[in-house]
Amino acid sequence: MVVRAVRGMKDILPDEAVRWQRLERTFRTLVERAGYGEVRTPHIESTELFVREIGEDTDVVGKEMYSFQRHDDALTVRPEGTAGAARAYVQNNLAALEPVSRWYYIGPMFRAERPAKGRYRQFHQAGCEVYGDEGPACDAEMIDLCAELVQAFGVRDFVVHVNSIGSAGTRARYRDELAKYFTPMSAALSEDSQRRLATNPLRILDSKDPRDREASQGAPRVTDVLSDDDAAHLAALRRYLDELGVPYVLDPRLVRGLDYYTRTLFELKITTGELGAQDALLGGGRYDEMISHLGSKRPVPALGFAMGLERVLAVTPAGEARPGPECYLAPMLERATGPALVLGKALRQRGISCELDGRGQSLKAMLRRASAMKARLAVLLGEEELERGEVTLKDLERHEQTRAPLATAVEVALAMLASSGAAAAGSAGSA
RNA sequence: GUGGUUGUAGCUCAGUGGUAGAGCACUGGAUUGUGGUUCCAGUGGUCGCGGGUUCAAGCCCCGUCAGCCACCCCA
Repeated sequence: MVVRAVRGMKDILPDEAVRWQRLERTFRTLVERAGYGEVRTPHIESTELFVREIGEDTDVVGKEMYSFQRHDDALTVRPEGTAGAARAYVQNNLAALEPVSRWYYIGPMFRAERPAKGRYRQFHQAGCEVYGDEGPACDAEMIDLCAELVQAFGVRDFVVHVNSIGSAGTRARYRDELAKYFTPMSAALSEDSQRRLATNPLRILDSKDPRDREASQGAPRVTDVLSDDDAAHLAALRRYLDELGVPYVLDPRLVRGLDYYTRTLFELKITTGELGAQDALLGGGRYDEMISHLGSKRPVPALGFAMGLERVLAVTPAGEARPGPECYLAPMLERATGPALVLGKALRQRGISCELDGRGQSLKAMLRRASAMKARLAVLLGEEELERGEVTLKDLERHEQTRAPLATAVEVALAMLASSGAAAAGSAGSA
């Protein structure tokens, strides 16, 4: 093998693609029912967009972006979907067109991290964004939607984590307080956290290092420093979640690594350990300042989440295999291939899926293949059939076959499919 | 980016420095034109790649690439 897929990126072949299609279809259905419309934004944006919105000191921007220079433009292949969607929202002046916009997207994202279980350099996210509604009901509804989504995919063992880091002023104040708290004990922290002390003290809180856990014990809690408004927002959100019956845990250590978040943060984690250290299936929160930050004349609150599709697929039952063709056309000699082609075309025009075996192999080999593909009907065209202007139609499930004139073969095939197909009609809802 | 671990047939894997293997899959036959089972046979290998040690390397050593796992971070 000379050329391989680049590290951390992989092919999704047809047998696996059916699972992706089912997942995406379910996502679209549920999310559209909740009022979201699809947005498709460019996969490449100016580097500045991500640097400004995600934050210069975050790992995503600092070391994980695929960035390149094209003539005078500094460009980046998107590492996440929120910044680009927000940019599109502002650029297209949606705030002037409608008070509230609900958007969703599905597509690939790119981060140059070291690959691991549930983590790839090209990965796929499906996410939603709401612009223009700052009320906590909106947050509660979105979190509920997230739980509904993963349940629809067949995920059972998960827990929703919720936190608030307050609006911009609160967040900065909390950050300073944490720095003040941790600085005197900096020697007792892990090496990573000593670095975090300077770049992002919030992150020390969700460190896995026992030294940091110990040191965090007496640290000030976000919930204690929230402004009255922020606290009321969180309290209302919690009340709504209770009314909706969404189980969740209030997790004061939930921080998240993107700088744009304000107030509500949430994450949905799998609890089975199937994903190793990458236990977050989906994460999101509020980013009430981004729209102004992007130059919008009027401030617009915003809220969003993104779900990792590879991760969801990794913890989701496989579902049904890719369906085989309804008809499998098996010409037994070269002279039969032309009529078989024509018959195949006629069948497809009547809506019957069919596949032609042009390999020139034995009938046995062709039937074996038809059977392996779970075709419903095999259409046999050999010497005898050709002489009489007929075909043999074989029902592979019932082990019955009949002869029919070529001219009526399509009708006979339709009738046979209709009579034998009832059992195979049900399709599973799970991805 | 750091550490660990694994790379042998399409897949899953055995292989103790001395002839490259099994099961599954695929193809053919037993069955001059019928799927499954069974039986028989066959195709398929730069042993990830590159160096080194040795009379001799899939096996030992070094490097490199890739997968996986953990850390960092995140979906």
